[in-house]
Amino acid sequence: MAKKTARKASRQPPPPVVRALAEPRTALPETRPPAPEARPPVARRNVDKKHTINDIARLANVSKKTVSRVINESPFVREETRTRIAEIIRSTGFTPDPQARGLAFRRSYLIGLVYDNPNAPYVINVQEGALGALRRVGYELVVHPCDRNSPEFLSDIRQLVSRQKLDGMLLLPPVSENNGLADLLREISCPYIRILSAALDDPENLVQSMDRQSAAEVAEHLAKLGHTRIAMIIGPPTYRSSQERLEGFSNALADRGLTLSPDYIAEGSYTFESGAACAEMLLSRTPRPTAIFAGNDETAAGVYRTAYLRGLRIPHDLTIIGFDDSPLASRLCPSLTTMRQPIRDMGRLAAEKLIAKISRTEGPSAAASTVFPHLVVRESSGRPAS
Amino acid sequence: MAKKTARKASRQPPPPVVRALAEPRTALPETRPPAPEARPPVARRNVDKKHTINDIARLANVSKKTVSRVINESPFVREETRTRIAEIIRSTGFTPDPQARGLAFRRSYLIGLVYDNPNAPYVINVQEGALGALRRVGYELVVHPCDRNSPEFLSDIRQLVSRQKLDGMLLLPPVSENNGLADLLREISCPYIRILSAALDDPENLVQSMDRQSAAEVAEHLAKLGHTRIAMIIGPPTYRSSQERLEGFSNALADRGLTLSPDYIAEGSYTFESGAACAEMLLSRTPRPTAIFAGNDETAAGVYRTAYLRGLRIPHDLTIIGFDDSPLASRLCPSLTTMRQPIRDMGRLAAEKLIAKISRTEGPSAAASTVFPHLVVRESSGRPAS
DNA sequence: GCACGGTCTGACACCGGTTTCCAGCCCGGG
DNA sequence: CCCGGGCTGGAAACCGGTGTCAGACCGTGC
Repeated sequence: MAKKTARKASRQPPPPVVRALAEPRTALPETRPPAPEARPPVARRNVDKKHTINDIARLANVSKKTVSRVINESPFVREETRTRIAEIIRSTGFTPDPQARGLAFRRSYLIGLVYDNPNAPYVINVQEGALGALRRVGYELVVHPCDRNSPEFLSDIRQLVSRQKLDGMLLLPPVSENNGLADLLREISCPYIRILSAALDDPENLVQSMDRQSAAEVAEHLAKLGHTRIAMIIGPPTYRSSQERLEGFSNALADRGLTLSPDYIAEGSYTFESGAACAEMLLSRTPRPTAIFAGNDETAAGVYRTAYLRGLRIPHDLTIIGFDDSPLASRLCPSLTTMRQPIRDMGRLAAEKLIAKISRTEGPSAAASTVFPHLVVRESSGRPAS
Repeated sequence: MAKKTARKASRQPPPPVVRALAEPRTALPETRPPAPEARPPVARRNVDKKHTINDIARLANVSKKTVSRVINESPFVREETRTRIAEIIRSTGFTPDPQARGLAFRRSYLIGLVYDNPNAPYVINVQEGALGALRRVGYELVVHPCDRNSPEFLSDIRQLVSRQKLDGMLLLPPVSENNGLADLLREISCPYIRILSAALDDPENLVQSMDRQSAAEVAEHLAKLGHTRIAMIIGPPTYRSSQERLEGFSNALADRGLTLSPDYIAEGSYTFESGAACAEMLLSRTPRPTAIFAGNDETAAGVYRTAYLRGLRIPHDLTIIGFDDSPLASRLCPSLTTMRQPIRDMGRLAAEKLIAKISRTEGPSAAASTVFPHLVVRESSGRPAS
């Protein structure tokens, strides 16, 4: 009996860890069979009798393969049989086990969402948009915040994909601009969709936001209000969106006979702090700009801060325009005029596109999907005072 | 040959959908074997030869069971064998397939994160905190935004858990207060941890924030500044956190000889709009309060808005205190004094606790874990003017 | 009545791990 | 020297689905 109990020890609840493998097991081999202690019955999880495909097959008096055919909508099942089995499946509430299914299909029904965007509302919205589309077709989303500057970044991703056998990946900006990542995913043939701010050399894997046109819309708004001394704070110059927004803005101003002087361009980093610092610089110029187009809402909030410290009134002394229409925009006082990005839609689009890529192994290389931001005019923009 | 090709059709890429089962297949059975069209080779995914436990076993000249024993740290393997196999595993970079493993163990190595909190930074932070702890032990996080008022809410959750065989669930406030949900999870024996704002009757499944003490800290701060006409905007009265914060605040004021008059208590809903509306009401009282403790930062932003519209200066005319220390707090002008919640830590704690629950099937019913917010003093609080 | 071709169906092996059960080895004791 | 028990390691079955392929079924044409 003692023997029997000892045996049981090898059947302890599955240790979740696999890492520590290499380290040479520090201690005392003599404590090996340590605990013939009567281990509690080791509650098997979910003992509650879920139906399996075998149950269904038995109930329907067919082989499990036929049930499988019905589940997978194979055309080689007689209509009558199909209906009967489908009815049984429905009435028993049977759902095939994704793990077993995945094991056989070499699929996981999991999609990875990779992001390094500090803007929480942005991430959440993409996440929820994507989830809406994914759930509908039986996929789940696993999130993966990352640091694209970490030396283990790429190997982390590689490991995540291969360990979990992810069926696809959604990449959010700014990490979506990383071509090394895209190359890696292509190499391990993991379908992916990048959410990006502009055309790249990878159109079929893209959901893009038309930043150039959006920035032009801002320019038009400012021009109409009568501003002439217009400044802009761009994001990190390596970001595609920064370039696009800058070019679109600058060109659109030029079209209206206005110029965006280099003195009036500041290089931020899409953060609150950088917005404040850049505004500090821009507002020291003489003559002072009467309007600042901030790279995003965070940056705009930084401009608010500097304006506040300097006692400038918005929009009387200074017009400010943001980009994103994050919740922050309406929280600021005065509320912020900003470009609204249909972020949730971008998530949904990206998910749908990814699913399409996964399903038809060979599709007609689709073009990039695009979404168009639009201007939400609030209180922070007005006619220039002087 | 034509026959052969037709057969192939049954081998089309696995249709991800399982829903439409019941609906009686609308159309034309005669189009049944529709496409003997030469389907492209149907690229099997990940053809790139991952190692399996069999490879390892062959390399080590042992049976796969022995490899399995090493992986699962069974004591019944000779030290020398164990080391040798571990070395081979390490050098090949082998990782056991979670799906196969899960299938055998009846586990998924997936944890669900259920939330209905509109506060994006909150969710993201919990998410990342939890993920840090989960990844380390081989779990992944699947996110599940939900609507606790939807009639399908509970059945959705039930289905999610049973379909994906989730190993555990993390519940965020406010949905974490839903006892029906907790009951359901207990019923289907799915381990869960609730992140909540105060003690409930379910201590072993709790990570709680000490809201009562926190609110007291706010009271002390205001008292020290010399405020006497102090108002409070609470959250939805059904939320535990609202009650806790109210009681803690009110009692602490009383301890200092101050009273929280019913006239100075407004019932909000933790939203920006409700904050503005409640402030409107509170600021109409005579005498006007000199300080408002808002239920959270969103609400505080609403108060800012009303103060802005009324031309009140902060903190000269009105002191405002928030709760959460969300990014918003430092973006507002003037910046908001608020209680900082260690949200990321709460996520981490919750995950660790959940893992503990999952691992030792029978643990000593642990007490709730608690975290303590602390006051971050910024610009929005000061001595009363009058 | 029979060969024939196409439509369905089921037996069987497999996906990559795990547990069960058992046999072989080694050792000390009688 | 034989026996028995404790440690190791392997063969086979299993988890819950899938692909493969042979064969049953059925209506035709001769």
